[in-house]
Amino acid sequence: MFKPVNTARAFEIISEQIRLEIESKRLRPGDKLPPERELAVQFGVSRNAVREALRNLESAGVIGMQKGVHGGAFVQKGGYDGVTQSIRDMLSLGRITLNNLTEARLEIMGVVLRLAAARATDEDFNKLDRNLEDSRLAIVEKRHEDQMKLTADFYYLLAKSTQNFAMVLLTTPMAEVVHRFVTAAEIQATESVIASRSELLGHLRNRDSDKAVENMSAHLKTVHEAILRRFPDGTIPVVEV
Amino acid sequence: MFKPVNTARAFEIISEQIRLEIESKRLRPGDKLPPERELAVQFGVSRNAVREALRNLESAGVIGMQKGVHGGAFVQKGGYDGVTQSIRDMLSLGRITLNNLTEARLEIMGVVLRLAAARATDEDFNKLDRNLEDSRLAIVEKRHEDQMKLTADFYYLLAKSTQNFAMVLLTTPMAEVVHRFVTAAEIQATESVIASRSELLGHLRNRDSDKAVENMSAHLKTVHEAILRRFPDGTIPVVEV
Amino acid sequence: MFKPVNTARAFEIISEQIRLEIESKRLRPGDKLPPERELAVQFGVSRNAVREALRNLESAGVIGMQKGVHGGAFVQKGGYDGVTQSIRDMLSLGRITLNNLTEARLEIMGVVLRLAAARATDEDFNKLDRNLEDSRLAIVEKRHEDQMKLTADFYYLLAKSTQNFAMVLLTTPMAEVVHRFVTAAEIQATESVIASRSELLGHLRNRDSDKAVENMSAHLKTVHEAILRRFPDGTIPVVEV
Amino acid sequence: MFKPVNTARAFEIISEQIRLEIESKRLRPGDKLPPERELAVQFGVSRNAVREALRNLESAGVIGMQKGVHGGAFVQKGGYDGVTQSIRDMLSLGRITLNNLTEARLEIMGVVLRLAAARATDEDFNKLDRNLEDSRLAIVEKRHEDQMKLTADFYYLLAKSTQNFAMVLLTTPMAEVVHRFVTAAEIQATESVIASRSELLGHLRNRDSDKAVENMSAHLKTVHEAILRRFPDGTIPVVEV
DNA sequence: GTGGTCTAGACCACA
DNA sequence: GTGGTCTAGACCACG
Repeated sequence: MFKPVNTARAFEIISEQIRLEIESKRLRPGDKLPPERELAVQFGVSRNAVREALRNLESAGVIGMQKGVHGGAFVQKGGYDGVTQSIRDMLSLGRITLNNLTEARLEIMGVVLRLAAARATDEDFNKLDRNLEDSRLAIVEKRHEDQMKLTADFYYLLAKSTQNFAMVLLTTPMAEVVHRFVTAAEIQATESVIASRSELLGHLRNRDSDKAVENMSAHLKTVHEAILRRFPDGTIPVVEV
Repeated sequence: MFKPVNTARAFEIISEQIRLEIESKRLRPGDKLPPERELAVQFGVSRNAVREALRNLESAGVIGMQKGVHGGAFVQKGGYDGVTQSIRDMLSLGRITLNNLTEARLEIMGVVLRLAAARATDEDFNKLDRNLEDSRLAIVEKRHEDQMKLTADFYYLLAKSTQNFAMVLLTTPMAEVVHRFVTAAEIQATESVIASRSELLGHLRNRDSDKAVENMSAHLKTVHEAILRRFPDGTIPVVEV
Repeated sequence: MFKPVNTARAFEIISEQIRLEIESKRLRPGDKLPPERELAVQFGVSRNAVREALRNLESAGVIGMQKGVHGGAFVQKGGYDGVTQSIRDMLSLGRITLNNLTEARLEIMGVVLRLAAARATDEDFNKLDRNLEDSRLAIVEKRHEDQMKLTADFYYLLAKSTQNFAMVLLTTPMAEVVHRFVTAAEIQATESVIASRSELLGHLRNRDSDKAVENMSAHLKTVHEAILRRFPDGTIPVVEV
Repeated sequence: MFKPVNTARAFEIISEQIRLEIESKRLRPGDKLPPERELAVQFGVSRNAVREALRNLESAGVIGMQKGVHGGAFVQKGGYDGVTQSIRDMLSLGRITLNNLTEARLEIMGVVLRLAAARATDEDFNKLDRNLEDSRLAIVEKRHEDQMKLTADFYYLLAKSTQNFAMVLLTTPMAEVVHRFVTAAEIQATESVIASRSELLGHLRNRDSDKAVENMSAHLKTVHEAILRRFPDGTIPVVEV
């Protein structure tokens, strides 16, 4: 008959209220929240409670903290870091395996490629072309770090060309988590990777999603196997500090 | 020549260290972390810094806090709350729309159903059957809240029958977010919904994924349109408190 | 289980990075660091943080700052000022006494003289001869300040003739600190000092380290006692400004 | 005729004034300096200038900064970190080599052992005994980090038993810098090292400095050669971050 | 609630 | 132009 009393903690009420302000568009991306001290007064709580609430929102990627004179808490435009972190945690906790992740990625990239083949605009293709060119340069100039970033961008641009940011939200985090394995395994892309991607783009331009899916499946499987050769049990050994 | 410096804050280092302990399996789901006060001593920081770190991990669903004598911070087995929260935030921030979400859900449920059709076990089907029966009862007895919970479970069980928890991680949060709209729009399931789901299960049992996808697509579109009739702009008006 | 966290400050990371550049020989003595404003951009921090880092390196003697258009921060070739300052501070803080210092100096000068007796080259002896001659002139012409400088040089040249700069690093600072006492006590060298040093050089030229040590011990003890007559408690009274 | 104008910078004047306060014993180890904000007012300068001065004193080990309510700048009792840093920098800058350092260390440890043989008290020996025992345990239990710390302590205790802290100031830093090489070369002490040190203590107890020196020379040479086998050019390769 | 840390932008003196 | 100095305001951390 009675519902459980929800002894909400101060920081939960505060972060929920701020989230509501954002949901109601009274706070928009780029807006600055009042200083911590002022929020504490407004909410009638200690600064600590405010800080914990802000920490919560920050770790969710809803706000970002800046130091300095023009600093403060700013509403972000939102990103997929929360999803990435969730997937990492599920791997850590053993709830999913690298095999699970690769399978899911394969399947969902199929969806992405079909949507992209149907909808990608010229601008999307141009951005992807530029990415490939930059990536090729990074490979020949052995700028590994830049190259990694560009590979991540490639999958981001692909997902974005579906014109549905929800697809970005679901696929980019998977790419990023797998990317951590690639980095740890010290797998380095070669120019053949660029050739393969270029071919994939060709299929997309021809609106031939089947061939595109085939191409990507082959690539993702290759990467997966390379990771497993290095980490046979699908986990990155933790380095002691 | 010089790389940008990143002055890590105390709570970031702490939460990262705890995450590493989990990744290395030295901390496993169900384990209890030392009391905050002791953590503060071990890390050589104030209790506040520890609290902010724990807050971070809690909001990510990695740990759960219990009050009381036998309370403390316990490592969770991990869930999809982080993803749900991310999707909600993206909607709030206007980064994705309800249309985006429904489309993504439609497509990815297609993947889920194909995998489920191929792999679902008898146990999976039994659980789904039981869910349908419970749901039917909840409808006739007008226990709306229970019914909502059971609908959520239905999609969870479907995703789980792919035998790949990564699929659960990606689809259940979408179902939950849409579910918030259904609740807000005061859309109530009828027995016809049960009939439709029953039909879907039949297709799955026959390993006929195409018909299953067709069935689900029709249902999800119906729900989507019902929501839009109530909230034409695809957002839930915020109620002032 | 958990290690203490050490939240590095921005300037610490920056000065460490610059030190690494030097250690790796990518920055060499004489090289000019980028302007403060540019460093701030490269490191992604404020100019203040950069300045605190440069201050750190400057007080360690690793870099030197020049004002003006062609100014900037230049990598130094390194010196023993840091050691001198340390010894001064230890005296100020009462961690060591003048007696401690004199004893250590006596003992270690023994080591220096033995090494010098074995290894000093003709060039070393020539420089020492010239130093003595200059010193003698400064005494008769009552150029006290020059004379002080030349005395410091004498000990520097002695240490250097061991062909081991580490010996310079350890002994010259002690000489300089004692020298401060000599100056404060207004003890002025006489020509007899020159005679004694000349004798010492003779012993070294004969590779007779025992006699050289004996000679120096006698001299250092004399100086020590002269200082104690003036400052019986072994400290220089601080003059109010 | 005219001396160069000394355009003293604000922070130099400030740090010099604070050093004078310490030299005059008006500020003693453990005392707390006024808050930065107040110092800025007292000196009539900006907080920036004060911070640069404090940074200077901090890097010299004269003061230490504490965070928090009861935090601030505290006068330290003084240490040898400044000397250690100087020696490291001289190595980085190529002014001295590992060979130089080892030779100097060999010679000066000879002085230390002679003084220690003459003056070490029972308490000194007891501490050294305890150190050996702890060290032995750390070796068998493979607590490498603790073992390193204990080795550093061993040399510190030896130098301290000369009853002359100036000897500590000169020798411990050399031991610490060499220790960095030992760590980098991953040289791990064995129980035979403990046996050798035990023997050395025996000689000291018998006041037989010659045998003690012989023992230590052999050990230091062994370590030196082990380092050179790993780093033939006497430098630790810098790891890219 | 105190105190350290960091920031952005400004003006000055110098070479 | 480059270092030297200054200001005001915000976060970070402590007890």
